[in-house]
Amino acid sequence: MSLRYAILTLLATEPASGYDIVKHFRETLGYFWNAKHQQVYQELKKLSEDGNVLVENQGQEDKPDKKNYRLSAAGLAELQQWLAGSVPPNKINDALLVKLYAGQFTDVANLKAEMHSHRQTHENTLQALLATEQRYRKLTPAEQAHHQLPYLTLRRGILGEQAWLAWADEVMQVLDEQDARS
Amino acid sequence: MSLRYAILTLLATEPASGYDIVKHFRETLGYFWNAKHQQVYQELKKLSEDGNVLVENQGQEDKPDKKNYRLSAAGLAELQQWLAGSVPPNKINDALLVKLYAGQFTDVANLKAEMHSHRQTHENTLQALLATEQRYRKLTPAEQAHHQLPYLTLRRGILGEQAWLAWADEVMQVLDEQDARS
DNA sequence: GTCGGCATGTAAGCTGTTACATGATTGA
DNA sequence: TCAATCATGTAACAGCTTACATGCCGAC
Repeated sequence: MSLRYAILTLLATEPASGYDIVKHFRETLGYFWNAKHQQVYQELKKLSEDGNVLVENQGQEDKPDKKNYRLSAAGLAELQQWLAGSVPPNKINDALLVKLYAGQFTDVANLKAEMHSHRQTHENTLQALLATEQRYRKLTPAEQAHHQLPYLTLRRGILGEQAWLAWADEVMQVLDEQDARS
Repeated sequence: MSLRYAILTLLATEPASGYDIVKHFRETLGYFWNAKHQQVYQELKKLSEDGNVLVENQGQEDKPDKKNYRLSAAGLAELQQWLAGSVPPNKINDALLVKLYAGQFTDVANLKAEMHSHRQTHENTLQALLATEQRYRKLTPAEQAHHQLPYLTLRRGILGEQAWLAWADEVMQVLDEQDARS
């Protein structure tokens, strides 16, 4: 149900098309929100029907037409109402941990390969987040102050990825030992 | 789709009822897997129809009857096949971060209260995980070796919660400053 | 006498994924 | 020529949540 509010939040900052929103999720906010385009388009349709966003068709040269969505007063009100309430703690379902937990029923080489591949992904994510942090640090104090809350969410991404990688080190060490023993 | 394999994994260690499995998720594995009883009962029904688990009705004195499920050979084979493949990296959708990101549209007191409440939850989780870790450390080396992989998943929970709390400290500091300025 | 634990389920609805569908432009 | 980017959508299905339903036992 929060996809709705994630979209309203983005539109509160600036108008955007469904495509833009998906891109945002994929490229810059992926460390805390993800959604496929099909879901975003559906949600925008609903938001539009409910009067929370306003649409404007934009013809473009050399590119497909796009629909530009922006927040309505009602939309901002709904966002603020959601913000006033509390959100439940996140539900965690981590298939990789299920796999490790069941590790005795497969071979160590398989677990190592899987950890290696996941580590690569997390390493890439961390590097991207650190690069974003560097760009933030080069802003003027006034600009930094303006983006302070989004920056805090970025910090969550960074600390989270670093913790993941530190854990992966522990795991790889244990798996290497198990490998050596056999 | 991994709920199926989370259940098979639990049943690979020892037979259990749907109720037992839900309890496991709630009490000991909640830091990496969660499911409601309705979902677990449905999945057990499917697993049973597919021949991956075997059921035995157990009448009990002073307690409701229970169905005892255990893994079949086919069930173990399916689990092992799943383990042989790779699992996709986790999708993250964190409503709390959406809220922080949109923090400029609400007041700081609200954000502080929300952070405080979430911190409490994470603090409790961490304490429970650390207690479990202490119990693990008191086992004999042989016992420790036997539970080494599940222990690694526990470490993930601990490192993850510690990172969350360290992040919360950063956030609270910023929010306090913002509060003082206003 | 009311609440929590034990123990199982059905049904409706919402959320999210996968598959299918179209079509132009640009770069390797 | 093949893939990627831009840009939007429908339809079917799988996964998960919420509501409803039952009933006994023990503790406070």
